[in-house]
Amino acid sequence: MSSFKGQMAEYPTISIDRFDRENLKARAYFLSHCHKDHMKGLRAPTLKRRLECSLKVCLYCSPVTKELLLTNPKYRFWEKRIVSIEIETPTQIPLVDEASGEKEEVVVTLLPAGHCPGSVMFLFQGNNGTVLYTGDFRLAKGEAARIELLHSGGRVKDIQSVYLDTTFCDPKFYQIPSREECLSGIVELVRGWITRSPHHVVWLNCKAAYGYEYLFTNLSEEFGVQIHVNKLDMFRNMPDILHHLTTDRSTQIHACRHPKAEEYFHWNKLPCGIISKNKIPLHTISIKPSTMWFGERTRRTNVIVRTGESSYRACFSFHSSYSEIKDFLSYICPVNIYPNVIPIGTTMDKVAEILKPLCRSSQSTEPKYKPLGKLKRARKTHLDSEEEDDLFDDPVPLPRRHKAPYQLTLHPEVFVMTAAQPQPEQQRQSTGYLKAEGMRTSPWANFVDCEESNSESEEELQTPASSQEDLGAVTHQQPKADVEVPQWEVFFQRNDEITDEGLENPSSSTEAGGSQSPKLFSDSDGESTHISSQNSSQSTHISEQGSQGWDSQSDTVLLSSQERKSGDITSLNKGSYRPRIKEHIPASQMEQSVPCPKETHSDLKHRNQDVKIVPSAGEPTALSSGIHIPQEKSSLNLSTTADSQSSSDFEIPSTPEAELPKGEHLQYLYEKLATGENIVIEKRKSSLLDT
DNA sequence: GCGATCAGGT
DNA sequence: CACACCTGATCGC
Repeated sequence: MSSFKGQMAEYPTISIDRFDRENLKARAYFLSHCHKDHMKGLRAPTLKRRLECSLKVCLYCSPVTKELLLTNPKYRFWEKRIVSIEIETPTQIPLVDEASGEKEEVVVTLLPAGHCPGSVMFLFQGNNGTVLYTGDFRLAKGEAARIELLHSGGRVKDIQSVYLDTTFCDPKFYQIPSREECLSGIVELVRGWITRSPHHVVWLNCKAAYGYEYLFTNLSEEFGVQIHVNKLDMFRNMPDILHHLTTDRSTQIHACRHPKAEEYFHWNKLPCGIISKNKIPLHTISIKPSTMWFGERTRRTNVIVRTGESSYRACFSFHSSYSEIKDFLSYICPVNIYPNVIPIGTTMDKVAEILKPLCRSSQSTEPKYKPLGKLKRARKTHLDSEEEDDLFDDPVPLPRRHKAPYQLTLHPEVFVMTAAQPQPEQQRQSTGYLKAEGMRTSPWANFVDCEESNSESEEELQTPASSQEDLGAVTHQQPKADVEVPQWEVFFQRNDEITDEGLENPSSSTEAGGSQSPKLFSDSDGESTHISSQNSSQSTHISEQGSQGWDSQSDTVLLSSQERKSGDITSLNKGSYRPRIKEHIPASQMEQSVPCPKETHSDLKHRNQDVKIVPSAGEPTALSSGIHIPQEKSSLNLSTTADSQSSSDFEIPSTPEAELPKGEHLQYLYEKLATGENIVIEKRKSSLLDT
């Protein structure tokens, strides 16, 4: 849940995702996505009144968010004041004080956030520096490197502050299986059930919120069956989603809801009320997407857990895991990080401790926003170049880690990823956040090495860090003993232990009752079991997990999609995705892009990138004319100060000679990249520099 | 009657 | 187990 108050230190005249209190005075509003906890005050009478008195104040969001928002009658009054901004299109926004006439401008760029349909991060560039508000996001490792507009001149932009989704910024969520893994686990579970007979149906026990659409679309695509939902009119203009949904209850996959759904389910009734088809009773299983639940597990990660005779939990996350957050931050390397979410049970200080090591160290360019001022880097030797090395060591931060993500661009599968349609960018949005990361290694396999390196550093921590963050901003200051200490052994087990398939004892744990659940097989140590669903061609791996208070009588089973055939990835990418990256960054450029942006030249100069200009506020008419970005043609070049490297920033032709790693080398890279380890560096140097 | 807040639920 | 809601009770306007 967002705890963000709405304003950023650098640009206090704009409000994001909060519309109450201080935010009532904002010169412009931004909405990152359509979840209620980011819409506080958005329909309050006070704001409505202000809107009526103002000629210029507008709400900016993605086209999909606009669509979803306006589908709700409660927000209709915004209609003439919502300006949708195309994804990845730098757009100039006028910030006018209507009383004084004072005017400022800021350029905003919407970057896909991968959280739910329409969700975006906002990158702001203006006189007070470049800042990134992530909203809620889920980006896989390495994805930041593929976001063109986070770059400039072949390297990551100089970002002053990041306002970060810290929902799972906790080592207990160190690793969350990728979207693809979670999805394929669900796909196989569903397949094993609905192929039994037309009367076998699945109920996806989803919460009332946007974000499950990619699950629906992929299941629908996979089985050629539409998903039953209560409502779908909000998707009327998003065919890529709409076509996979139905309000016809006679389908085998349901995601409908009802206040008494759980009770219904107990009586074998679906939330939509049906219990049979053609007089024949239905056999139903429920699958409940969960994240926190898995975060609480004490054993290694798994994708599907059986919690009852006919009930399953499926790992599913809208938010980046701890390691994904770390990867993201270490790539963009901001000076300041402000957490947007302080989960209960934790405190600002705790989150701050975790984030601190991920801030850029160094001389700040904006002391004003750096509560801690300059920091000395007293480097502990024991921290040496393990995990966080480059984050601490270099006086001039030179996060060589950054190379790792770039390296990803050499990964063959990256090319496969995301291709969205240019057109209905609603779809692009809605499905575009599903991207294949391309890592084939099983999550745990990647960490074997690490077990050693981290073994000792279990709990220590808490260097008496000066806790003084003004706004909760965290600035890098001292080599924080990483609070991050993941408990490796808890999350990962040795490869062999897990992948081995041969030793299951077919102890049929068949369940009684009319519902035939997949058969279970426990393996010897009782720690790990295998499940094989009748029709599933693919052997799915499972492991047992302590039943922590779940249906005691039921088997607790975990499935983890062990192998994802490349086909899986492909299927994920059905739909229309837009290539996230058109060309690769030549090795030569990678070289220079590697170093953490020094505060040399600011990004204030927007190079030659096109910047759209939003008609200076005050033309609501134009805005409401149906053209979202009326100023369309007027794409101007802000960069009067454009420097040389400009326009071609992202049009660098691919480097054919940038050879793709193969064989063992590739395997090596997979493992290292997947862990975010820096080992890659050396490799990279040798392999890339010599090109 | 509405909104804000809180408790309780999934 | 606060992921993102929903319902219902209470209180103030």
